[in-house]
Amino acid sequence: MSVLKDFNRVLKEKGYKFTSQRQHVFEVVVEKDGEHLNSQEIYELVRKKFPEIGVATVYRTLALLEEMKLIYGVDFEDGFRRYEIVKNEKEHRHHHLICLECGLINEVEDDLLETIEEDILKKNKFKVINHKVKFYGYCEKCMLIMEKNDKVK
Amino acid sequence: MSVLKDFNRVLKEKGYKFTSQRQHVFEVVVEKDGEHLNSQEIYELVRKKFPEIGVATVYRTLALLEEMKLIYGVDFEDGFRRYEIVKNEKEHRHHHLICLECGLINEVEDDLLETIEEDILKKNKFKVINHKVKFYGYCEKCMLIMEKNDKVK
DNA sequence: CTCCATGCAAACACTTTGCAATCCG
DNA sequence: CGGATTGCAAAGTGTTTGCATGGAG
Repeated sequence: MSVLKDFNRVLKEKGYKFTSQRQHVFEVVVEKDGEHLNSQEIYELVRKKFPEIGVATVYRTLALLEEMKLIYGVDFEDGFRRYEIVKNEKEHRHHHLICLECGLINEVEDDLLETIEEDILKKNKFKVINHKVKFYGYCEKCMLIMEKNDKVK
Repeated sequence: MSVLKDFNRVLKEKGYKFTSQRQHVFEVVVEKDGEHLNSQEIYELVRKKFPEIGVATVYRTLALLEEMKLIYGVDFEDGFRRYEIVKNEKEHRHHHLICLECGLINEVEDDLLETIEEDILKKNKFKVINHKVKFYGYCEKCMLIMEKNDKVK
């Protein structure tokens, strides 16, 4: 698994130590990629494999991984910090679709924003480095349910 | 001030009572629009005019105002919930430019996202109702400072 | 053997809640 | 008057920190 090698390499590069705790935390985030786990969920999952681990270590490790640019945090305004793996610069910049009905979070490819970013540079003199885009609305399933309910009424 | 009348009207419509506390909280948010105040900052400002107010009331009022769609919350991932007034559907949907260097937050008009939202409906069968877009980068001032520093080095 | 990393519990910061007193309508 | 609203303090929540112990290099 090349991701794990990367992890080990970056760890050494930065002079950090390799520990089972760090490995387990990282592995859980890798395994559950796309599920947008929050710190508590990650803690619970790691605990299954490594029961001695403490919450503090999980928080510290997640901060470390984020600093190492191996993962990054997303905020869906539900009170939790959630994490995703950084795969590459292109993948990093995807959008999130958040269903207002069931809370489902999906990802979509990022595109078409380049023109907007060029406009911003020209009009606002602001150099965009990254962006976070969230679309709120209704997923297919919930839309169908809502249509059905409308008919009944 | 028509905004305040609106406030009073919506309050009555929903069967809520008019109180000085609510008025003061609302006034502060209106007066400081564009400053993206968080709950604590709002609490401090209201306290200057109305020292007896409690934190709980401020939180409860902000939640009420949000429910009444007079204000809405934004999250800049700094650990605080921040508030803006809702002026109208169009103004509501603006983007935020967040400077990675100095933390300055600016607003830009929202445009060009319609096409992306249409694409999302077609490709992902997801009906977009609202969106939140944040651009991270460098503001003019910080860009200039950074350029200068580069030259010195 | 030397620090860095960990586990634990206590501390934090922001927010919510329970409840008696208060005040709008 | 009666129920909604408030202030206060206590309780919650997610996260961070201090410190002695433990383990990687």
